[in-house]
Amino acid sequence: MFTFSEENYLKTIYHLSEHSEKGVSTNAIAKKIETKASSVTDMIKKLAEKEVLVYKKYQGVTLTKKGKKTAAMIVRKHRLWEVFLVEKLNFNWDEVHDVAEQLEHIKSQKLIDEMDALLGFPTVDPHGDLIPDKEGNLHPTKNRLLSSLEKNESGICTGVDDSSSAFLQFLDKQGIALGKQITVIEKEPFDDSITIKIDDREMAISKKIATNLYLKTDDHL
Amino acid sequence: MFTFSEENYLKTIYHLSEHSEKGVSTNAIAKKIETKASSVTDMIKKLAEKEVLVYKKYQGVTLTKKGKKTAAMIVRKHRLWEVFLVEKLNFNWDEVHDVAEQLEHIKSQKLIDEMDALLGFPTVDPHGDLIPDKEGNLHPTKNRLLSSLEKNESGICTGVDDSSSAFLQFLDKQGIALGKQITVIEKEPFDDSITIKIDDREMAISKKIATNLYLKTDDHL
DNA sequence: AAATATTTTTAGGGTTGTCTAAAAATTATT
DNA sequence: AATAATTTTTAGACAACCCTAAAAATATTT
Ligand SMILES: [Mn+2]
Ligand SMILES: [Mn+2]
Ligand SMILES: [Mn+2]
Ligand SMILES: [Mn+2]
Repeated sequence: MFTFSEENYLKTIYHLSEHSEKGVSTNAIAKKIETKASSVTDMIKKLAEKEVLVYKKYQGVTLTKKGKKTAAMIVRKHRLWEVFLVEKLNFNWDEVHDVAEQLEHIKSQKLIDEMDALLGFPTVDPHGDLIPDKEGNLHPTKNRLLSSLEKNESGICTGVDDSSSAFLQFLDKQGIALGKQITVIEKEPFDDSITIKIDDREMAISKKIATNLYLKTDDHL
Repeated sequence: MFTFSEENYLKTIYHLSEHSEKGVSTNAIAKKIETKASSVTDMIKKLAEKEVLVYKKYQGVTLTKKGKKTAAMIVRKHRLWEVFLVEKLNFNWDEVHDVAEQLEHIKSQKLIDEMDALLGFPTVDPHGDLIPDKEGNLHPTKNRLLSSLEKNESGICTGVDDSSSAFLQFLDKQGIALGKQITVIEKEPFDDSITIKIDDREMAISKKIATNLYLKTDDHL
């Protein structure tokens, strides 16, 4: 079990590790956490003791596997709470962060699992940041046109290019909505039409539609 | 702003004050909070300093108006979170307390207001305890049979006496469900039937139904 | 009213997490 | 390579909150 302060350090180091390969410097941590370098040194010694990071004097720190997972779970909680606040409690995306900073420290596995389910297992938060899965892994997604998917690939409908109401109404009539899973069953080179499966129904989609519909796909890196 | 620890002391003293008129003793607080009497003395000195309670050496403590309201808001949050966990996240009523102990310390007025609205402004928690209102006041309610209400009184449907599935199905068909507000429009002495308003519809209710349906009413003591 | 038992406070100390100031190590500049 | 600048660590201290042991006040018995 970690204290709020320990969790904040872990999360910060996790974020700082994302965009650089080397160890994270004491000063970088101090800046992000708005504390003094000497306080950081104290804390990273304690965290090294707890084996969530590796620390060599003057060389910065690197998270261990355990540390990475612990940090990812805090980020997961933070982002799930942000989704909750926006989706269920009418918060704007720009007013959720401070509350999520508090909520991310609540300890209850059931709470976070149920929240995940209530929200429909979201993969991105209101700022577009990826939500780590239960194992702490990120699943990078790209928004791709339906027309760019190969046979047997699938994805979740995320948006449209042409947002004319005629097009949106057409999608609605076909039962194609944001969040629905679509699998490519067949691609027809003759007219570039595509057969898809949605809600266990199969249907043919014209080239025009397929080049206007965005899906997010799990690329698993 | 109060620390978690200060909030826990305030909440404990608030609860201990409910069932006795005199000042709350150091030992009583220590017992509830599972700490030592000497620690309690330290803390109540600090809280007296902050003017949330009155402390006279060896005489126990009494909450000030400010202290009472602060404590009531913590209890309000605790109980609203308990309702949320049961109603929205499939918790059982006996597994919500520990998580609520954590969640009650989250600071965000909007969070608690929106939560209140999402839950339909509940007045009791899953254990049947009253939820203080936004001003920190309690509104004692009694469960009363619909047949006992006077003309123009209203209440929220809380349960049934006869729980046979025939009766429940009848209620369902009439659109009478737990949580719905019912107002008595007219009482007919001739056959003891009652005209009620529910969801802006008026309907006649027979004596048999009216003596099997419990409502909770605001008695405002 | 004394003596005894209980409650409460004080005195002194420990841990966590923070700070400032000074020393040590590393990095950049000349 | 020597010097200067920067980063990092150490040393010592402080506030919040908790503890144990002893002293003081209050309550209960005799
Ligand atoms: Mn955020
Ligand atoms: Mn975010
Ligand atoms: Mn509770
Ligand atoms: Mn409760």
